[in-house]
Amino acid sequence: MVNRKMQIINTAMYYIKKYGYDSFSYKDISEAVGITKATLHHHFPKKEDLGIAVCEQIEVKFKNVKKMIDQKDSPKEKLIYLLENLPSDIQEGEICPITSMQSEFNIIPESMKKKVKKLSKYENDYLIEILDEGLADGSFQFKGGSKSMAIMIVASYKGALQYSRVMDYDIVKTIVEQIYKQVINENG
Amino acid sequence: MVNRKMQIINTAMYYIKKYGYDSFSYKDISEAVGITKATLHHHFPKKEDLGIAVCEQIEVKFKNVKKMIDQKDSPKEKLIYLLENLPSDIQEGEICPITSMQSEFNIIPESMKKKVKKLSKYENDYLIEILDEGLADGSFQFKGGSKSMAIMIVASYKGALQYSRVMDYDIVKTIVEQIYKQVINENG
DNA sequence: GTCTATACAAAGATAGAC
DNA sequence: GTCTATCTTTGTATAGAC
Repeated sequence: MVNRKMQIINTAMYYIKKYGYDSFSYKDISEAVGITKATLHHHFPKKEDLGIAVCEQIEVKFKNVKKMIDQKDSPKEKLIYLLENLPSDIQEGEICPITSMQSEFNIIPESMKKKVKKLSKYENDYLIEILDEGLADGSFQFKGGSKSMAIMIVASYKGALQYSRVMDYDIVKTIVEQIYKQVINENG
Repeated sequence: MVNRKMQIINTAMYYIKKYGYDSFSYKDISEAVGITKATLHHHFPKKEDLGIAVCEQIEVKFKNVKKMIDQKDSPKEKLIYLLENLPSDIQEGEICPITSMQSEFNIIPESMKKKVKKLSKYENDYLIEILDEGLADGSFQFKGGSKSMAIMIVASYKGALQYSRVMDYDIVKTIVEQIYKQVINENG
């Protein structure tokens, strides 16, 4: 038991990706971790506290991905790395945790709404940066502005993760390839 | 009280779009409709029955939209009509009911999963048809196949509805315009 | 079709001991 | 930090009367 708090957060993250914030219970988490509900309440008095901790963990992970990307040389490499690491640890049958909380936006507590808003803007703004960079050096080419294209990429990518749960073929792969086709300048 | 069953289904539809299947209760519905929980159980013995009825209602609505679209002459008109009526009655703060149930895919009953799968394929397949038609007559032009483009359009559109709950500007409008730019052949 | 009453389980949360 | 025990509220569901 190196870090129980982290263990709990990671378990909650898994449940949010797989079932959603409203659909997991302290019983679920406590059983998965191997402690009682009371102990769980000791670490995170209210479910809202655990929800916020998960949001903060997403932010940490995103910043780590960003750090890696900033080291890449070309916008093209950055875009590819982002699309392959946005899903960080999204497994079969799971969706992006941010998407999950967006879906539940009307039922999560106000404190979590703020976090979800912030995270949603983060990832979108960062993609705009990358797209602008690629337009500037000629490696990207697409119709519409970077702002529109960024939101289309993020929305379609997250949407694909959701669709992939119900469709039979690999939609995420299809979407990623389609994104590259829309954005990367083959003559650049 | 013309048709109580319909009234209940419509109320449940609203709750699914706004809060999700797992997050509304029979108490919510009964109070909104103005009957007791017991009466609600008389009409729909189990929550699952109500969920299935909502799915079937979505199918009816989709088929009505399809009927209208089939009367349109050009693929361009069809696409525009679809993108403006897919949201049928999705109000501020709501998301597509199919998207909502996709998000909750791991917690809805098996019978509902089947319906959600069917509905997801329906709308996607229909969009592929329209895109193919537009490619054939030259009014559409885009990179990648109709299958890839269709899933990108649907995923980005549904994703935009979700994002619009947390972003400050009108993302849906932005996405729709971006879709037209990606698909419609300006020289066609 | 609608009601009151009730059963039963699950959820979030707390008190207090070790 | 973890436990047992307990509380309160909510959610789904049923029985039986009108």
